[in-house]
Amino acid sequence: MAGKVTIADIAEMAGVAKSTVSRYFNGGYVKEETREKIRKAAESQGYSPNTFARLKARESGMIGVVVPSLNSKISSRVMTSIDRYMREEGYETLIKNSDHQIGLELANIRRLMSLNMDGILVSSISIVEEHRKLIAASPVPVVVLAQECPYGISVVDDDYEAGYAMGRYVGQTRPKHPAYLGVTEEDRAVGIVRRQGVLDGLKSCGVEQVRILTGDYSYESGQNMTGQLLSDGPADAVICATDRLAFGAYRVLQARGLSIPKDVSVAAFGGYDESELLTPRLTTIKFDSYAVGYLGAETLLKCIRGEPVPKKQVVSFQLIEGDSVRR
Amino acid sequence: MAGKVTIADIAEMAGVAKSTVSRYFNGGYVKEETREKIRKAAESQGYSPNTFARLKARESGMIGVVVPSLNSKISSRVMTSIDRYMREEGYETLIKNSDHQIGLELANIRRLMSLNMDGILVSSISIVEEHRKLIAASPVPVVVLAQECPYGISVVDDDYEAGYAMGRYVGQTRPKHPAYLGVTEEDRAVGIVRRQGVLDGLKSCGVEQVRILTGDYSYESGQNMTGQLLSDGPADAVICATDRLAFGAYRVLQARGLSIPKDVSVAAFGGYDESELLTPRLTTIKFDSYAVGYLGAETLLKCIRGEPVPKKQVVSFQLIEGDSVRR
DNA sequence: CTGAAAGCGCTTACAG
DNA sequence: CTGAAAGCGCTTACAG
Repeated sequence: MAGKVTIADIAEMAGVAKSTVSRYFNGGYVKEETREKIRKAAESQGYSPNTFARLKARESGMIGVVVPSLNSKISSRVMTSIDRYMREEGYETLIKNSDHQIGLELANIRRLMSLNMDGILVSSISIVEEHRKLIAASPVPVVVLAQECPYGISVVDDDYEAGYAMGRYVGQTRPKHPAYLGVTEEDRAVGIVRRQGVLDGLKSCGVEQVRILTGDYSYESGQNMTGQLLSDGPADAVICATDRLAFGAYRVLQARGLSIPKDVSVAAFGGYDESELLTPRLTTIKFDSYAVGYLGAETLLKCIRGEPVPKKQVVSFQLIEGDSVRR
Repeated sequence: MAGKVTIADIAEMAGVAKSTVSRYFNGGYVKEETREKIRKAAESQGYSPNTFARLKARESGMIGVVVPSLNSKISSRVMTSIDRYMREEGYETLIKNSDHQIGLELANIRRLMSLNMDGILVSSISIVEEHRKLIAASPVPVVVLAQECPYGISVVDDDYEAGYAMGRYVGQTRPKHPAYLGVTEEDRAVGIVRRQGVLDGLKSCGVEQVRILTGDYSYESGQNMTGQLLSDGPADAVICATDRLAFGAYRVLQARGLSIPKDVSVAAFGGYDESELLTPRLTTIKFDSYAVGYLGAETLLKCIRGEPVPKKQVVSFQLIEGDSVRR
């Protein structure tokens, strides 16, 4: 820890004007000699310009990213992909976590705006009216990920079709006692759209009676819902809204001596690497989260440059066939 | 997107002075009536103060966090734990990723300093001379996580003892052809200290000939090293520097029809939730990464408040016995 | 309880 | 190639 050093201190030490020091740090014309004096002064003081004071600076070169969680596989992929893309394009990325709380998501967007980002990417928990105000009032472009946003630009997974595909896949095995382990409707994409896809897919195979449980996104929640399910009655097929929930289901089913898939089929959504290591390998829908991040980043940069972009982009998915669904 | 609205605009709209608006946003005295006028004006413009311009503001209420990766289990845990702790204490958290590049780590620290954070937490890839300069020149406290830092305050895992414990555990099974799948020495904690613990632990059981391979932290790297290992000669025990590497090893061993642990024992470090779902369950050291984050956060806050803190704190670990090591 | 004024650390035309 | 001066959007004593 050291006291704050300002541009004035460096200018004085180097015997030049503040404006010259400013130019030095911003790539303006400075004679080699002068440049060297400034470099020395700055180095000796460990000086680096206070970004906060660059009020007039046109662009910060920084992009803000808001994510719903710091420890989900999907968020990890989205963040990583955005971060890399931005770095290649010469932008820095700053991340803020909403911890699955819509209030924090909104606060994070506001904060990032006030931090003078050049653009903001929001992997959203749930789109609410307040988003419209924020986006409308934003001095910089905002691109929404994961949830459809009627007020703005969004990049989303194809939750309905993915759900439908999985619904059909499992439906074709004619389960007698199918169940769906889902999440709250607040998350429209997963809680409503994906679930509806699954139900419609099952229905298309004549499977209409489906028990539906709801929890959060955790491993524990997967275990709890599965325990609940089994104590409520028989089950021979469990479709989980995410792989993590399926991990919890595996744990409980296997602990009870039930065989997957002989006694109970299990399927999920996520396509985590770990899923293929399970025994039996998990049948899962792999969303292309890297593409979501990549496309979101690319789209945001286009907005910043004033280029035209689509209002909504839908990213595809892939059904990965494991051995966890009875055939 | 909208044009930038400033405090002057709001002041004019509300018919008050800028200073009054400033007070409104900073919890100073403002009459209820005036307060209401300002609220309306601000709301109608979607105004929020530009944090960047608060040059004099004593504290930003923000903590910067630098992590080596956005998609490792350990980083996820550390970030989550810091983020939650800070929120409870009334601080916001801003995250930057170094993507395993030491140059980026340093740049991130600098950036966070220039962004006027109240303190910085660095989960470090590798401590270099440049860190000393940065920490010495920093106007705010810096706490280092994951790597020991001779120049500053750090919170670390007990890599040596954990390595030793695992070395002994595997050593007691008297492997004939043990191997260690590790990472580069640049990462001192994992690449050197942990490995040395393992080797010493094995040695204490009389196991001295150990093949050592080195790669990066990815699943693919785990697969590659295992492939390499098998083509170089026989192996009957593989200790992996991380669980993810072990996942790669599982994949290759099982694909070749080798039985774990009958043909080859596998052990690792990480204690990921998924590890207990593998067949056989992975024997692994669980580091308390949540504690690392928590303690780091607590320590940083103490530094900010000027309270005394230990120079170095070591967090404990736990050996989780699975079924992947031959007994 | 509120306003006028100076100041925060930096940037940006504008001269020279 | 460099300096003096005004200005960025906000905060902070200081009056009143």
